[in-house]
Amino acid sequence: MTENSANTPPQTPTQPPIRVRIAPSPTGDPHVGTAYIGLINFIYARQRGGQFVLRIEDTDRARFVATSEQMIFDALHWLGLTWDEGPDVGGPYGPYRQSERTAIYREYVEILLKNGTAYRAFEDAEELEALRQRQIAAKLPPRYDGAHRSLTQQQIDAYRAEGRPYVIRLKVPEGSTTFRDELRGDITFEHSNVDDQVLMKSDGFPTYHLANVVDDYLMRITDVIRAEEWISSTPKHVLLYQAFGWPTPRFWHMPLLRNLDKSKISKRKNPVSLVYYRETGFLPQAVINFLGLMGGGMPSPTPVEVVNGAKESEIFSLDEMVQKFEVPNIRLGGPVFDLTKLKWLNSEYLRALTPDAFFTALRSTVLSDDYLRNISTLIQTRVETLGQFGDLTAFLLKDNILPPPEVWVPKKRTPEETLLFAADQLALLETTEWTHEAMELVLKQLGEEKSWSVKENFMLLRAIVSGSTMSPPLLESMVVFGKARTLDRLRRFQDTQKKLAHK
RNA sequence: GGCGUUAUGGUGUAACUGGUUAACACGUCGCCCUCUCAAGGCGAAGAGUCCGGGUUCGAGCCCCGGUAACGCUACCA
Repeated sequence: MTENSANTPPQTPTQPPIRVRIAPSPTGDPHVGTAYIGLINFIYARQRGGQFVLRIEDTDRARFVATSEQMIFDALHWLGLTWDEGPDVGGPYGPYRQSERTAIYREYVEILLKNGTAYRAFEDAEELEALRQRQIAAKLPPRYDGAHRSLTQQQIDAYRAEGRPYVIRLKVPEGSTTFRDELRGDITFEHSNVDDQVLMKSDGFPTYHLANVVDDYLMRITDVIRAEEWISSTPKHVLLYQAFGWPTPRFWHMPLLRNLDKSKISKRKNPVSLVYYRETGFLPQAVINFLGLMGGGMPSPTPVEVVNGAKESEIFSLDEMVQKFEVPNIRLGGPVFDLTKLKWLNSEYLRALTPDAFFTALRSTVLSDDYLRNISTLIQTRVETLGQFGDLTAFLLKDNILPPPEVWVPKKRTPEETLLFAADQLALLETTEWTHEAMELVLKQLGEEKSWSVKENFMLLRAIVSGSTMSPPLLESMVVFGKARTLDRLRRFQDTQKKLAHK
């Protein structure tokens, strides 16, 4: 370890200043879950005069999306959340982007290697997969078998001389780990159920677990407020703090936002992109208000308020949340992210706007100059009079499109195979760069693979996106309409057809 | 399968330290208002608090045992 002024423990006998953080991964569109956890952290920090840190966890090179980081900043700002330290605003504990901290992780993992709490493992992905398959076949829990836990120095040197890639794993000792969850109390895990977690991947990047613990320590985070899905990996984190000889922060695990069927919120069943909410015309005040309703936390209205204006008790601003929200009062049951209620809230905010503000809201979102300009270029050569604008562009202005089967099922296809193909299109477009050229290429490839003619292929997509077999150029329209809204439309189509099929 | 977490109307929440008939909001339905649709007003249905035991004069709140749902179980976060 080199000299590092940030090396003092985050918790000294005199209460250190509260510091919290969110650590989103730039792997796609900014997620409502990120906003939810961000909101809770923001409130917690603001209430206690603490600092709120934004850290970008971009250690997964495979899933990295270059445009994602800026979208995260924009979406959180849109909601009114601000942070004291982060990649964009700097701060005393930077860098705040994990990809810029790899030297730090290497340095720290070296400490673990030296003190015997971590070790090199030379198996490659195939070997591990084979091991996993054997364990599953034998009905054993799939787990790393610790084969390389105690390689001799000679073996290690030999492997390294060959240039064989390796990962660094945490050496989980015998026993058990108990940690306190501030919302639930003590939680204990037997170490027999804790895997020798990979800390450093063979590409030299840390895994979440290592980077997270090292950064939280170096950034002097006092309270880790994150989603419930992290509970099972918390013992690994605690073990890491111990391996380094560092005190642990407080842990608060927030309930997971859910779909209507109670599963963890997902794009299949709900719009989860904050971009979607912005583009389809939700007001940020409504979205943040709705998020504040999730999991309780706001005080219940007094009887007087109930009599005089019960509604008021569910409508509150970010500032009011900072004043009244109590993080420790959070309910633990996973709240359903119910669009119906969000829409009601949004309508309340919309109605409360002055006519002028309402018009401005409209003109800055679904009828913005930029949007209208982009649309207009699509139809200029296709209209006889300007009055036909609406006829040709309605599908780009509407919230919902529901094409009938005679429109979306090609003549020589069955509804079943068409639906299947549409699902393939959707899956493909989800991971495709949102440009005309990129989409055209992958769609045509898909068509060839599945023996769908270009005409059938694009006509189907056109039907789903525009609700008609006639439209301005499809891919250009999709680009203008935007990835978030287009994909949501495709997903809603799948969803609707599935529901119809089950009836 | 293993481990962990959670559980109040369809949904979000409420119910002081156990204390009357489990409250509020969204949604749904009906009525009123109204050129329509919303909004607004009035009203209704909808849970006996996951299930089974126990403690207690009294349990949604405490204890024990189940069940279900969800999460984790990657060189993803």
